[in-house]
Amino acid sequence: MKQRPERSFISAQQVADLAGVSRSAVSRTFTEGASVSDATRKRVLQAAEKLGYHVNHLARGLMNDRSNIVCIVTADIDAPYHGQFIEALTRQLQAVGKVAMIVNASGGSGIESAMRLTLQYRADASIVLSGQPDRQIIENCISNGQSVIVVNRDETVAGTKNINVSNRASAREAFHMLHRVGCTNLAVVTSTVGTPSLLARERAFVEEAQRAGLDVPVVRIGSTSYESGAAAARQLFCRTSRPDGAFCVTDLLACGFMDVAREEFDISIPQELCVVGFDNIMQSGWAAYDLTTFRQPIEDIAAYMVSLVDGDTGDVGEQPKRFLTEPVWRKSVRPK
Amino acid sequence: MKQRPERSFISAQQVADLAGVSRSAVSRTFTEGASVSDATRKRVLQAAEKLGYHVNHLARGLMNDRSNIVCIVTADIDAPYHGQFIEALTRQLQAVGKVAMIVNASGGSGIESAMRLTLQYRADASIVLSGQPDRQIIENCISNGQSVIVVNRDETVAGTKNINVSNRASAREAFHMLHRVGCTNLAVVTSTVGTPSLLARERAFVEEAQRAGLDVPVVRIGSTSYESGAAAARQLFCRTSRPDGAFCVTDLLACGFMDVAREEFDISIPQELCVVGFDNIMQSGWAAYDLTTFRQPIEDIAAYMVSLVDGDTGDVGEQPKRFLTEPVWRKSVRPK
DNA sequence: ATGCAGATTGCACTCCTGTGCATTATACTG
DNA sequence: CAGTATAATGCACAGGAGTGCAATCTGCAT
Repeated sequence: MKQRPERSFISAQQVADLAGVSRSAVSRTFTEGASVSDATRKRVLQAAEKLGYHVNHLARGLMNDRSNIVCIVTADIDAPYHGQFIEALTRQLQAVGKVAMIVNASGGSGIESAMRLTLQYRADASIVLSGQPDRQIIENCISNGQSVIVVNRDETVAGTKNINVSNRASAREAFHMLHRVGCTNLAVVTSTVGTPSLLARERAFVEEAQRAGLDVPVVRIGSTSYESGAAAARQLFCRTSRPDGAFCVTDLLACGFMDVAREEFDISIPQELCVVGFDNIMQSGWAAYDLTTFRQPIEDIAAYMVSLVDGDTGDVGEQPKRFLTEPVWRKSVRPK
Repeated sequence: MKQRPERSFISAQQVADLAGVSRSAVSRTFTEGASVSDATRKRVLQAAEKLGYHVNHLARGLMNDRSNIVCIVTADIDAPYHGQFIEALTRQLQAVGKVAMIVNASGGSGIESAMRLTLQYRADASIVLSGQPDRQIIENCISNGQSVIVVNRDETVAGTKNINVSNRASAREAFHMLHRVGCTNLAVVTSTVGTPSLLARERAFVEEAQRAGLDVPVVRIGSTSYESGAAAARQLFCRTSRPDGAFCVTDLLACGFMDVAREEFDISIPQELCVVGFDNIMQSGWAAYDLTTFRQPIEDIAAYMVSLVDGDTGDVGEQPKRFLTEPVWRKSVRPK
């Protein structure tokens, strides 16, 4: 059992000693806008380079009550949509000198302990991508001075920054995409996890269909995954009246749905079946799917989130900020 | 511009005051195996609960030179393979009381500044999933007491923990999978980024083919992406002699390759073309691809990495630890 | 009631950095 | 050269938590 060498990291004191200056001088050298002469700065930098010194951000955060850590709380990190989101967030956070801590809310005790981690590491902000954190925990985070940023939650705790995408409008448009090209036997494919955004998409679609005099069955199966989409297809196409148009509330569902429709029921898309998805994940652009869907402006959303991290209230007060999704026309819906 | 409330986080002192004990008592209450009477522990916990106190892990890390932060350095976070890896790592790290910091090596100054971040946040370990960090930076990390864990790097700095998968053996097996079913006109699809693991797969396949008297062209295009695989297919199938078997060094490449072969050249898989991939990403199991490939034991690798984080030298000394990939038989290779 | 071992508790120091304040060095003006 | 404004420097403290050491308390046997 080897002992870890004690005090392994270089401290500012050691740099100061080597450079023959006070520790304050070292500190000021690495602090933006502090007063140091060029001569000493140079000697400090030289000594730091030689020893391999790096400012201890943990201690720095201790001082100014600002850790520059942002926690991203999420489940299903390996889902394409989340992956893209995390990529954009980490990249943009780093660009403004912050760093992302990923808190996996899937494992074990779930979101509750996830939010606890957020507090323990004194994150400046928590970005909750999935899961429904307890109201009380959120309040706890906010009262501790954290910015809490959530996506598409209905019930908002005072102080939470909420972000919406145009779920309802897009879902309505999805209906018209299908209706316009003559689909009359429609269906909605969704999961049993009642995320507000998924619910909104489902309901808006159904309502718009009813307004046009169409009754739309909703298939709710499992989690928001490829397999759920596949299972939904098996269920729908075993019925006597097969749908000729489907709105999958998520591209991932759509992939599973399309695959089973084609492979197991020999249905051709878009001739016999038109499909519309949501999110525009990478796979939707792949030739095997070529899925007509709605693009979420992930880069923009991430940019806005980053701007909220510093505790600005945002240009909209308590109102959730709205982002517009835009339709991406591909080949899973036949031309008119 | 609203001021952030000062001293927003609750400190142990405040809990101590409320509970009417010394700060030491609070500290001991939250420290494993410290001596506190049940009476005071209870009062402390009660006060902590009331105030919403959480131990400051940053300050704790300052004391015992152990932040419990592990940095995962990676590019292409949104690529399926990386996503799965990050999911497993974050989950398993959290299970042992550590936390993952994602350092995006794609953006801007790249891996160099990524590794700097690792040091600035005093991470206990750095796990480098992609990119080729400079030798000197790695040395810097190690001399600072970090565990540096890399995947499939040839040139190893003393002290680095290296992890290998059985690239060569699997690539050889890939050849025989194709050869056995009668493919004679083979090709290798890879990218221009000369990652050691990708190179190993490519070379082992080519060598094994030569041993059987076959000459195999290698197509090297762009990054390791869907688009590169697609481009490779366009290049290969425009030639006069079309391949009837292909080894894509990555499943993602294989997806693009298969899609273009089918959609643009009307080639049926596996009748006219057999394809073998590597990684076993989620999409390989999707019906549209049903790709025969090699599964990387991600959970096992992640578990081993987590065990290395604490600075144990591992059961193998400087030798890289080897993990075996296992073939996943699906339908992209025809039966014999 | 006394003695003693063991369990609790609090003091004070440590970790590393940022910063207000007082002090000293430098530059500039007349 | 004197006088003053300004820059540079160092001291000392703060911030939140862990821990060795000494002091106190508890319980038990005598």
